[in-house]
Amino acid sequence: MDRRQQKTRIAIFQAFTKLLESKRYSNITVQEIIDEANIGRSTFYAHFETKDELLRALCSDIFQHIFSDNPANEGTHDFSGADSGLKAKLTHILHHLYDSRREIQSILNCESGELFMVHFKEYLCVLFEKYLFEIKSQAPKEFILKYLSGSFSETVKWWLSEKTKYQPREIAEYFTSFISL
Amino acid sequence: MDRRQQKTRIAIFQAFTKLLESKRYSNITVQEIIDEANIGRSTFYAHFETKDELLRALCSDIFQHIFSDNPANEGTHDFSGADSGLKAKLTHILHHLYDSRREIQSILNCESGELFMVHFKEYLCVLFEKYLFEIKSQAPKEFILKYLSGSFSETVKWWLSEKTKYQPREIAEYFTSFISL
DNA sequence: TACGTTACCGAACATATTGTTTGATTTTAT
DNA sequence: ATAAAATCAAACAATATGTTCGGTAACGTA
Repeated sequence: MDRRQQKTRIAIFQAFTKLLESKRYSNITVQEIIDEANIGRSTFYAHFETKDELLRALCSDIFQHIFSDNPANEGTHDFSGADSGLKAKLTHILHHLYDSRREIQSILNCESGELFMVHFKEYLCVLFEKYLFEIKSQAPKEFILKYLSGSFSETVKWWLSEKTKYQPREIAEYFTSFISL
Repeated sequence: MDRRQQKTRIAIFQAFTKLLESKRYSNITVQEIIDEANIGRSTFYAHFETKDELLRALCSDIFQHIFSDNPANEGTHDFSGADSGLKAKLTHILHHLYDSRREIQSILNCESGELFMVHFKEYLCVLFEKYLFEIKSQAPKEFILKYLSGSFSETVKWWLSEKTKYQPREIAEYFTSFISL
């Protein structure tokens, strides 16, 4: 990838996240992003077709980081100990979320949060499917996945909004205690 | 309330829901709503400041119906039997949702669904708070409320998207079996 | 029925934002 | 050094928004 493209892309992301800290997503115009990023109008549209696509790209970047289970990086936050596979994995993810909380909080603050949540739940469904065997329930598989992704994403959103008064480990504890593993 | 206002308001709602059946929320313009409702431009803005406010009003109408626990109407769908208070209440709500599924499905189909869900979860939090004593958990109250509203709203959304292959009673069963009442 | 009030109409308007195009200019990769 | 490609600035059409206005029709009330 061309250096210029990288620089532009990063400039746009930074401008966008900076604006998100002080304005609602829907009130941010493409023009403002352009001005803040200090790039030409046509350059923006060469990178992203719409503001929505920009948001989607930003979310994707975040999630690829959070859900990446690169074994080399696993050690950083892994306090799995004697926990079940799911519980350890969730703790790991919560730590990643904690690290990116500033950025995520500003996204979650307004309508953009909904798109974030949609993506989040999608990734969670994929994740939970791998650990379905740990779940004891008569309900249809899809029901269980929606149930888990819905409850986890929603509690995480609350957790981050609370200035993270709780530790990642605590949240994982509360969550898994609900589903009798 | 003036008869004309009622008629206009209903006309707008009908036009809006009709449009939602064939178009995404964000692609619907105020002009289209005006044309479909067959009213003047200024009339629309006399009723709603924005398209978003219209959506909010529509959702409010729906929820006031679904969550109304007018004792006189309780009988219609109440198969409570020996169930816990919460389970009976949820079953009741699921029946109401089932009755309005057409309208709700078209709202849930696109971005408008997110606003619907936000409202839905708010109502659910208020509801669950009344039944907290039935929940056994060490987690903070707010955690529990977010957990329950998140999982219930998300499973309901899935349920309605599945052309409601399951009965309200079944969904309530699956849901309450998760939280050991 | 007559009255004053209110809602509606519809057309025009200013405004803002979007997304595209152009051709010149700079930077990059090799 | 050179060809490719990314950026820039400026202008552009197209679209949607929200407001204003005087005139008309419907309403509630006495």
